[in-house]
Amino acid sequence: MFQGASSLSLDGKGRLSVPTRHRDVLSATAQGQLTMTKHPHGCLMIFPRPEWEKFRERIAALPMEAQWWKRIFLGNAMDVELDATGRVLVSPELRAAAGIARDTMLLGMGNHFELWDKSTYDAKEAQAMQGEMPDVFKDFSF
Amino acid sequence: MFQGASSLSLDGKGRLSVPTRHRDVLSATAQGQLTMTKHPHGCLMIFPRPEWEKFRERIAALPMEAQWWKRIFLGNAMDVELDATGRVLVSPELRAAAGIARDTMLLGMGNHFELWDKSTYDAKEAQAMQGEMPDVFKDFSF
DNA sequence: GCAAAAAAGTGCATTTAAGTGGTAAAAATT
DNA sequence: AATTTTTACCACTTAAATGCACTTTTTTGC
Repeated sequence: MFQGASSLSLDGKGRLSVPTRHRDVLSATAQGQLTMTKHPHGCLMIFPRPEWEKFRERIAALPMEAQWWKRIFLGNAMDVELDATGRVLVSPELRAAAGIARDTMLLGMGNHFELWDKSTYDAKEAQAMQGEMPDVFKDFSF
Repeated sequence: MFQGASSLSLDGKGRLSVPTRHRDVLSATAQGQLTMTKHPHGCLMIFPRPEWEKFRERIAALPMEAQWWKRIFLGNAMDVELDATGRVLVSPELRAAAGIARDTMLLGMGNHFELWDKSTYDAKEAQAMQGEMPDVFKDFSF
């Protein structure tokens, strides 16, 4: 179960150093093998390989009218592997897609991660916070 | 049941020393394990682990259109543990999110805490006091 | 189609920043 | 005044960012 935000910066070659607190579980469950792809909200999704496989199955099973979603998710997926020092390369295409230059935010989202350009994330989050909270939170005593 | 405000200051490395009156109940109910996350109002929420689990369940169950709330609450959640002297590290990301530098206000809010940057809290509280009381209070007699 | 050049990718070493544990001083409480 | 609690500080460890050298792949021009 991944959770938590990490402010990380890519190196000159576009590599992301995965936070150590996530490395153990990634090597245990996926032998350090990940798959990254594009997310329509403007970020990248990063899966441990087994989780990606499950996700891919579901996407592949979608009907014809979801063809564009298949292109987005499957057509942009890249397999990557943690190197000896725990880094993964984010391809130029994916970096461009998410507007990532150097400063990023990595969010643990349960069974996968989201990788955001830092300023993009801040802007979109601020915007989202303006909106109404879903009812489920209303009856949770804050 | 947590209540009461504590004016606390983080140390140079961003650690919060939890007031002793809360430590007993935290070690009893959560073995000193806490989870902190972002709150849209501009503070941090701090849960004893079991309370966080309950909260997380509800968030995880939300539909696709609440994705941003998952990002805010889940994507920013950090597990922490009281150290031998009752301190917890507040991650740089969360400190930045709540504008916390050194002086903070910790509020007991029943089943969780809120951690505020002191000046932010003072400002927002003052502002709230200026405004009208919410309708729910109108037929409330002290 | 081949060679040269450029770009992208990889691995390693170094520097810098962050996290951890402990202790001493200061403040508040009893 | 003694004790407890909080804050500040220091030494040490670990993690992340940076820089550099080298390899591989892709692109380009001839």
